[in-house]
Amino acid sequence: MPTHATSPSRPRRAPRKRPLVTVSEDDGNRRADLIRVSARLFREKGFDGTTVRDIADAVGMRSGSPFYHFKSKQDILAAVMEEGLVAGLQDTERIAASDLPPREKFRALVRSHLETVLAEGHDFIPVLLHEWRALSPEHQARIIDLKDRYDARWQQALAELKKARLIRSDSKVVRLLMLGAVNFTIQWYKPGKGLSIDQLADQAVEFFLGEPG
Amino acid sequence: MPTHATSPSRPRRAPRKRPLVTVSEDDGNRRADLIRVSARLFREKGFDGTTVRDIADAVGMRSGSPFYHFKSKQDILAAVMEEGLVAGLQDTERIAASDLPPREKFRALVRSHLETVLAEGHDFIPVLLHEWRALSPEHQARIIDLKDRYDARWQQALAELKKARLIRSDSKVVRLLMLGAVNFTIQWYKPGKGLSIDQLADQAVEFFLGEPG
DNA sequence: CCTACCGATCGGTAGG
DNA sequence: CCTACCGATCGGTAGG
Repeated sequence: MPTHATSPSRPRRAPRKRPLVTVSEDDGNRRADLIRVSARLFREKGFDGTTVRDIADAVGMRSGSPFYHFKSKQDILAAVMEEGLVAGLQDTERIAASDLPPREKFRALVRSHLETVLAEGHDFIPVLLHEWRALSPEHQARIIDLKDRYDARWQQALAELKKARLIRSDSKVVRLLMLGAVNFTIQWYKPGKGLSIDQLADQAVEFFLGEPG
Repeated sequence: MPTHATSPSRPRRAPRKRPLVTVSEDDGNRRADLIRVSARLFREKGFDGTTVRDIADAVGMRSGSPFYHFKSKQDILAAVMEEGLVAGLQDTERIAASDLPPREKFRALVRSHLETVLAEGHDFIPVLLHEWRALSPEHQARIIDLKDRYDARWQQALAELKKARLIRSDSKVVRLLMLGAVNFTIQWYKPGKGLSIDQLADQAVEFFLGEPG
């Protein structure tokens, strides 16, 4: 049963959709808009499962227009990942530079990373984790630099924990297991159900380091 | 500069490729072959990044023929995931039923799960972890049953560890963090480089439970 | 940034 | 399981 009466006229264009994002008319933030909505779509449907038309629709452009801002779909993916890493690295370095005691500093790191990965609208790093494989090798190289700096900060934090005798080993494997446990939360954590992000951070730290004192 | 001289004849078919898998001529294992090579391809290129033609090529069929064995690409994905879960569940239940002491039983569980996820040719569970999102809701429901039984076994193992005072808490969050750390190894573990799977299992158990004794 | 379009490719099918 | 094919869709582009 057709929902609309169809007339035999020539193919009619679908009515122009209203943009789903509100932006001041004449600013240059269209690129940032594209990155943000692409992150959300890539996270929800995957890189290959998202079409350039999906992205264009979501920001209220025509299907060819994203290519005015990016020269390929791959470039959008790289921009999404870079955005997430730059922001995450900034947070991480701020915490690393603070003078919190070791356990508190570590807790702050875990909480910050959990927020980077779980908070509403924070789709950049989840896309990095999920769609790394879809990124071309040339783009990967650029992103790996940033990832290495991120990892180095964590390794540094573990060294401080070891010095304070809060962990037995600051081996690379321990770091990978910890970050794995934290990163994998994106597979099961449901915002607003059960633990808050803060509570989850506390439980994770307790699991990693044992009870305080 | 063209590599081949092109003649103005009608489009010529590419020479028939030799199958990449060897199977006895007339057995009914074509379905199993499809599942195995699909698992590998889905893992390498993702579900959306793998075409039915990729799959057909890899088993030496024509592009339409996989649909003689499966009614859709989605059905192949579901079969891959189910295969992995059934095998993993079998291993897990065998270990759970053994009379190993708690710490040894847990170590066996971790090692078994790491092998399920890291060993050569074990692509089924990695596909489950990576492509869950790509599976249709109807298929998901069937797979969730198996997943729940898997999780229940782990929760049971944690309860035994708690009873033996080897962990402080057998909360659901602890299970999720542990399994997350183990599952995330598929993102960084390189077979033949660094630790063996057995060594990794030992290190993980030591990290989760602390030093023995 | 839109219009109009293209070549390539995709999942799937009918008929044998 | 192959042959032959289809309608739909995709990333991307030329020209404005």
